[in-house]
Amino acid sequence: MASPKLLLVEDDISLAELLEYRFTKEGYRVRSTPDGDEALEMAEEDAPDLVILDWMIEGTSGIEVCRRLRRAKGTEHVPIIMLTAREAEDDRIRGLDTGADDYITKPFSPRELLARVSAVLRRVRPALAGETIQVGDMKLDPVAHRVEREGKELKLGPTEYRLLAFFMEHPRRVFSRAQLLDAVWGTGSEIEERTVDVHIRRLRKAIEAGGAPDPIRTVRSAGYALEPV
Amino acid sequence: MASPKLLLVEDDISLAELLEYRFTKEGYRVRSTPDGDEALEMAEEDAPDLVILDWMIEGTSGIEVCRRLRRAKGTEHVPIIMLTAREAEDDRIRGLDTGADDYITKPFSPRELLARVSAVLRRVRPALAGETIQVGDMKLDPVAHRVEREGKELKLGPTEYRLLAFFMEHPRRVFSRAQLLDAVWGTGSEIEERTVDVHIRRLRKAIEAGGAPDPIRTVRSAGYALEPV
DNA sequence: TTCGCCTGTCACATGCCTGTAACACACACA
DNA sequence: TGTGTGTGTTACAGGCATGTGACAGGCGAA
Repeated sequence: MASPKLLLVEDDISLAELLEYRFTKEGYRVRSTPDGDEALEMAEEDAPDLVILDWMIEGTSGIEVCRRLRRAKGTEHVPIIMLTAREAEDDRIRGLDTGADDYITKPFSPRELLARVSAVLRRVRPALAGETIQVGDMKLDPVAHRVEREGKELKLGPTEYRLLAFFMEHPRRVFSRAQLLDAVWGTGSEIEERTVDVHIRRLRKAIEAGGAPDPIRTVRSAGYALEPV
Repeated sequence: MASPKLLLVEDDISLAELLEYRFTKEGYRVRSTPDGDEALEMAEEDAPDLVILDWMIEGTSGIEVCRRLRRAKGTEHVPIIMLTAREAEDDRIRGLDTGADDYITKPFSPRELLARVSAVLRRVRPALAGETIQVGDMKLDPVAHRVEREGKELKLGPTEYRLLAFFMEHPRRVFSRAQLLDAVWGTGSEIEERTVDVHIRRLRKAIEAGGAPDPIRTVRSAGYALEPV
């Protein structure tokens, strides 16, 4: 979790290799392909946390890949950063319209792109960017994969951790069971909604272990929310 | 509640797809059809929060669809945004005359349309746009699913919440029991109108809990309205 | 392999919410 | 003041949403 999965779509091989090396060194897991269709397949089989997409690639164009990612189940909300060849204003606007979250015009330095990636991830998935999140008396360290409450580490199972991390990324906000299934179990999972209740129950039990109050609010006929305590 | 339901009526398939994923990405729930009659059916079975309607579609024309939506029960007040092909002044005027809330002339960028949709929704259904609503001394936060009065949280049941949210979206306006049933219970619900009275009573009780005055006005033989206090 | 942890589902308990009916009360009109 | 219509209020039975404990299967570690 603490090493975001990137998908790099770039047909300039030497640039791709450079970026791959650089990002890997920074702790990202990178998968790379020069081909649009292959990128879509890769994204489908294992949804990345962020896509870096060259506007001008052979075969299926960047903008088309962008569109299909947005339409495909499981990748609708994956942030996309576009690489555009020129400063053509058209391209910029069309790129963002198509659903890209940010763009960067060539030539750029790897460091610049690193900054963009980090910025976008921080905005969309703070925990993924390696930032610790604090909500009330709970502190989540995504790098160490730990959650503390009142200085004591919480003992959480994998699902409980993902569920709590998601809540902590969006405190106070009410999520329906369906939304939680999408976010925590992955889009398209065919799990009973009641299962969410059970995991909420387990999460509550784990969080309250030290006798602290229950920060999870049940909103009848709507869902659950995490309240800072 | 925080994801408005759109109905898109557009027979240019590629444009429809573009808009569909763009809006989906922004968190809207989109249903789409190229056919006017089908659009009417879809609107009837599950009333959308906003309709995006192409002026020139095959079969039943856009203007006719617009008229029928306005006449049909359950969709009288659903905002409509018209897509017009040319800048022909005629079209614009007739479109607005017919009951459209806004129009946009092709070609337009998805971003432009997004802005219009967001603007219209904010005007007509603020809570759906995720905005907190303030009416008098009451504040409603649709994301957190909470209502405060004088800083204290109100304890509301699900129906009371929906009822109050609806009132707060249209302060001062008088609604008949039938209108409230449509808006809060959903189109086609077969509930006794007197039931509304009971829920009004419950809502009043919950709102007045702190001893504050009753903001709900009874309009004899007409309905109820929420007055800012 | 065995063991232990994690997971998804079920069944049951519980408490809240809901729609309706019935009665009391207020208002308009004669 | 009487009458009828419309609204306020209460009580209640049933339904529905959620809480909770148990269980069997899966999976990985040892």
